[in-house]
Amino acid sequence: MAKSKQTQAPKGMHDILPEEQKYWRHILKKSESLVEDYSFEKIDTPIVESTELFIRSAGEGSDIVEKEIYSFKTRGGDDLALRPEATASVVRAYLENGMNVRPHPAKLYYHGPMFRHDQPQQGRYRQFHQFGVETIGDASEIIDAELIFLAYKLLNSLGLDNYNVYINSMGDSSCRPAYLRNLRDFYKNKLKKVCAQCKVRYKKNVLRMLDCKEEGCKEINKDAPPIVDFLDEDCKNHFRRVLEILDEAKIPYILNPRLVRGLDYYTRTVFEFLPEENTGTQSTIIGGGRYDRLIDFMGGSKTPAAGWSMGIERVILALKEKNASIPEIGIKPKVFLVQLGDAAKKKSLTLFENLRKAGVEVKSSLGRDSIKSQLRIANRLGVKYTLIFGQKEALEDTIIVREMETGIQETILLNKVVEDIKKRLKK
RNA sequence: GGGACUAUGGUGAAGUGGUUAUCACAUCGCUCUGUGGCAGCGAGGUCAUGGGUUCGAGUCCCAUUAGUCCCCCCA
Repeated sequence: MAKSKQTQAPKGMHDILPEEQKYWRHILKKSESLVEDYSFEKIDTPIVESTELFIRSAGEGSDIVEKEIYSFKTRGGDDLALRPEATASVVRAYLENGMNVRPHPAKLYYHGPMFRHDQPQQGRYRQFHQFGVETIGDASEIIDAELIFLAYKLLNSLGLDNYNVYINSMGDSSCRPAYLRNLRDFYKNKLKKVCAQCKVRYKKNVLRMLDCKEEGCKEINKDAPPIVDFLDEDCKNHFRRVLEILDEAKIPYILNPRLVRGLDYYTRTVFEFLPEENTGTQSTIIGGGRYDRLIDFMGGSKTPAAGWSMGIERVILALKEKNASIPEIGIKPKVFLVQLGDAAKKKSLTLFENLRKAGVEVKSSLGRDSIKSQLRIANRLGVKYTLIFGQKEALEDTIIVREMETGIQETILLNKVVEDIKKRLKK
C-alpha cells in the first residue's frame, strides 16, 4: 500500500484508469449522438465560476451552497468556486454571449466534471461527471415531455431498461406559496412526532419534509396534502399536457406527489429516473425539471427553460451490475512485428507505419531485444501472423512471415510485405 | 455533521503473541541475440502512521490517517 510520504488523490476523487475508459467512451458516444439527432449543440463552460453565480442559482439555503461547495479565493482576490452542477454555468453563458437573439429555443448539452464537498460513498464522489441537456426559451409542455422522452431513450440505448421515471409538478411562484402555507399548517400540530431533522426542515424548507425516510415521518406524510391539489389553472394544465404527451409517446411514468428537488430554481415539472428495484439510496441516475425563473433571477429577461443531467459514474455502476458488454477500445492486432538487431530495429519504425497506413492491425514491442520475449507477447496478443525482421533480412531486404497457429514460415521480399499480409488476412 | 467496517508486494489472499512474513496471479529480469504457448531461478514489503502492553507485536490495546459503506443530501 501507499507509503506515508506518497501523495494520494484527494478524498472522493478518482483516477479513471485505461481499463475503465471504454465505459466513458461508450456512454458519451451514445449520449452525444442521440441528443445531436435532436438538435442539441455542445457547449463547454469553465469548471470554475464566481461563487456568487452558484449562490444565486442554487439558493442560499440549499445544501449545495451551504456545505458542499468548493469555494476559494484567488491570488487576485476573486471569490471562485468549482462548479457543483452545470445549469447555472450554461445559463450564465447563454446570457453573457447574447444567445437570446439566436433562434429559440436554444438547445444545449454539456459533459464534464462537477464538484461537491460531500461524504463519499457508493455512487457519490466529490468529483463526479454529468452529461446534461438544457432547452432555453420555450415554455411549452412539449419541451418537458421531449426531455423526459430523450432521457428515457438514452437509458434504453445504453441497455438500462429497468428504470422508472418519477414525475411531479412543483407549481410556480403564483401557486406554490399557498401550498407551502398549507403544508406548514398541516405539520404544525405534528411537530412533536417528526424526527429531529424534520424539525429543522420545517423552518428552513418544508418541502423537504415530504421525502423524509424516517418511518414515523413517512407515516405522517401519507396524509400530507399533495401539491397537485394546489396548482393554479396554468400549472395544472401544463402538467396535464406533459402527461398526455408522455402517454401518447408510450413513455411509462409514475406520479410521485412527494418528489421535490434540492435546487431552489425548479418550477412546474420535476422528474427523476430510479431503478425498478430500488437497491440503494444513491440511485437517482438522471434528474431534472423546468426552471422558468432562473434566467431572470440571474439578470436576464424572463425566459422559460428546462433540462436534466445524468450521473456518469452511476450509469457505469448500473452497467457493471448488469454485466453489460461494452465495446473495447483499441485495435485487436492481427499481426505482430518482431525485430532483431540494430539494422532491423532502425528500419522497423517505417515498416510499422507502412503497415498501419495500409490498414493492417499491427503491434510491436520495439524496446525488446530477444526474439523469444517478442514472440511471447505476440502469442499472448493472439495475433494470426508474426513478421520476423532480423539482421539477415534487413541486409537482404526480405522478411519472414510466420503463421502462429501452424508455425509455418515463409521468407518474402520486404517491398511485398504489405501487399502479402493484406492478402493473407483477407482469407 | 453522525455512524459502521476495513487497512499485509501491483492485485487477491494466508499468517494460535515466538527464527529470515507465506501463497497465487500480474510485472520485470535471467536461464535464452534467431523462434511463442511450457519450465526453472531471481527482483520487488520500513505488514497505513504514531504510541502503548510484553522478554518478544503483522497478530492485543489506544490515537491518527486513508479507504469502503450507511444516515443526511444529491447525479
